[in-house]
Amino acid sequence: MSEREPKPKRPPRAVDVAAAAEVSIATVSRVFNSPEKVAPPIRERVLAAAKAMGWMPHAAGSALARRRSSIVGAVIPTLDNEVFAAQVGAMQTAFAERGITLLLSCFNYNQDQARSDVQAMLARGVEALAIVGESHKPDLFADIQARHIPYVVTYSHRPGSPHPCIGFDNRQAFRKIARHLLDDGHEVIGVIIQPTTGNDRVADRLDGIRDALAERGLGIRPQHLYEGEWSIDFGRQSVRAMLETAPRPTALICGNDYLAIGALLEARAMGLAVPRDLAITGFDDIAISRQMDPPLTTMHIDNHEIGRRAAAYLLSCLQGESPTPAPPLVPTLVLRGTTGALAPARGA
Amino acid sequence: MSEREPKPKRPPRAVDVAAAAEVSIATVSRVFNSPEKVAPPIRERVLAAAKAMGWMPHAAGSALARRRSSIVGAVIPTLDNEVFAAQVGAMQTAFAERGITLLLSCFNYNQDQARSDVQAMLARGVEALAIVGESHKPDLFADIQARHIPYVVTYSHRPGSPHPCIGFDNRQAFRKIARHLLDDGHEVIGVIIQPTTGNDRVADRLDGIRDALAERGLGIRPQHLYEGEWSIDFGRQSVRAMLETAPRPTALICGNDYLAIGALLEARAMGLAVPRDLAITGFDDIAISRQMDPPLTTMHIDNHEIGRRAAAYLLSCLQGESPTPAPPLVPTLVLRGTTGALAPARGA
DNA sequence: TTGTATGCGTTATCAA
DNA sequence: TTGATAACGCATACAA
Repeated sequence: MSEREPKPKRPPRAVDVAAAAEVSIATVSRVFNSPEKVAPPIRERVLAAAKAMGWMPHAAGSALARRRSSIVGAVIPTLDNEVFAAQVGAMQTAFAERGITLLLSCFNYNQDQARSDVQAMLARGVEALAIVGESHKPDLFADIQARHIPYVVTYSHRPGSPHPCIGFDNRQAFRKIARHLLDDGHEVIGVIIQPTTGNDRVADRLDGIRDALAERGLGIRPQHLYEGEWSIDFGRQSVRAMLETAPRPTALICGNDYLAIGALLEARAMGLAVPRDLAITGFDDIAISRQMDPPLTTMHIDNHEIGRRAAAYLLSCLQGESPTPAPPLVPTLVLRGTTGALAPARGA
Repeated sequence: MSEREPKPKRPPRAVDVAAAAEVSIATVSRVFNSPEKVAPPIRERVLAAAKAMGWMPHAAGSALARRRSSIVGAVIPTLDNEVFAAQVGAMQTAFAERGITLLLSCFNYNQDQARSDVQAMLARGVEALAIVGESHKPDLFADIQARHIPYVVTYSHRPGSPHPCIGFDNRQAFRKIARHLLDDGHEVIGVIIQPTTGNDRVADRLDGIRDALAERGLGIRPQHLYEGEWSIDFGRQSVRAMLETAPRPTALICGNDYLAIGALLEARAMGLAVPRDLAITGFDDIAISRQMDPPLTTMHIDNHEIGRRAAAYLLSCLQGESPTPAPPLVPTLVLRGTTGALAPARGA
């Protein structure tokens, strides 16, 4: 068979470009990695040859020789929650600006899945890892640390955490929400929240609520605590069931905006006036929340900022620096229409 | 210096595992790639050694030798739209089941960005590519085809497209919406839609509306066409401005649900009864749409299904098959509360 | 069934 | 400033 087919099926390699430009393969490599080290005329020749044959450095070979993959991984629960989608989007953008590509994995709130996702990413040679939350199997973090690659936990920032975190203090945030409601005069407060098992962020939120209530000698009555999937529907069901209990709560703290929106919609459908008959709070401030009627009182989290900060932190680590992870973000309470001072007790 | 440090900083390689298990490196490789070809006792020994030192095949080396990266790329406009987030999430899951990892890139509706995203992915050696829409720079597809890797265009399915598509016919879908409104008795129909320039999907949608109107000898009046970013706010502004024109539209077709939700909220805020004073339609059927008051009439697209199908198609190609891309999906018109037959003309 | 040896495409070291 | 060449970590044809 002929040595040189006119149409080589296989993609061109650096040697081909080198031959075409009549230079050595080393020069080709230099043109793409440290162009200042090669004389301009030669540089142009190589560039032209490369463009003509559509060549670009092959990542696998490059990664092998350079011992750097230029890939980082993001491990999140799901893209179906706007909150994580925003984080990932921001990270991707920030990394892309630095020539780093993002590997994505969704573990669907399954700890085993998260573990194997991380392993798969490590095998792919990710240079850094961002992972949502810190309630994972201990092996997961051990695996990461064994590889000596930088990582960050996002969307959470527990005081005293052994991990670098880019997030906020979930417990404190919910303490603040609960205190606000208490200051508004509420004493019977219901809670609709995501499953706490295996989810540190959510467990912290519930603890924060309990903290604030305890400060006033109050607690969450069992019949006022609903725990389940974060969905509008679960918010609806829960509020309907809860309002049949006695005493009826006058305020409702929801674990996120989806739950709160469900609660709000159902409460209104039941003919209740919000916030007069029932005050409602959410968490995250997703896009639709301010559009509700009345607009949802919630806590605003800047998830794009979390993504950007996580990327900046990891990027800094990759440059050999040892950045101290920034202090926690402080979510801001956005008081809108679903809360307000409780009217003085009627009757009595 | 000593040959065997107790704490080797650098991660273990196949040779290390081979030494520990007292086999050759080839056997180690076989255990992980074609386990049936190695005797069970030896297999166990190798597995144990690998687990003990936390070894797993290094992707770059593997990719180089195997000439396969086991990476595919997804190129989408943005994760901030639930529609694309769902597609990516579903693809990621489907690929993960087959040991393939997903590289993600968001081009933010910028054609140049899309082009360079694709190039970056090709350089990374992606084995396949999924990309949203087909109105990209021609070079983009040329680059992909030059690499001879399989690809699909998602979220769009133009008849006669030169590309394999997993999506639906945008033009036909909007024709159907418009016809429905016409059948309901509307004759003055407004449109709020995303920017059409550089976006085939949106341009098709507008054409579909025009088709249906033309069939009845009607058209879109210039003062009834608002084109801008897909946001709730743009929906609000547009409807407010449009309702000051004469004749006032009795129905509004929106390019997606975000725009429609904005229109609905603003119309109600202005004291209009929906659908009596103004009928409104959306597109995509995002999660919140059915929760609106009244619930939004829209077209349902199963974006998880699009993601799954795209993954299945690419997976099939990677196995050497030549699947015919499935026929277009057919979006279903979901009639909810924001449309209804127009009351017979008052007065006259 | 297992081992040996070569190739994969690039980068980096060193010498010219 | 440029070129020759040895890694980089793994998979696979081929030999045993």
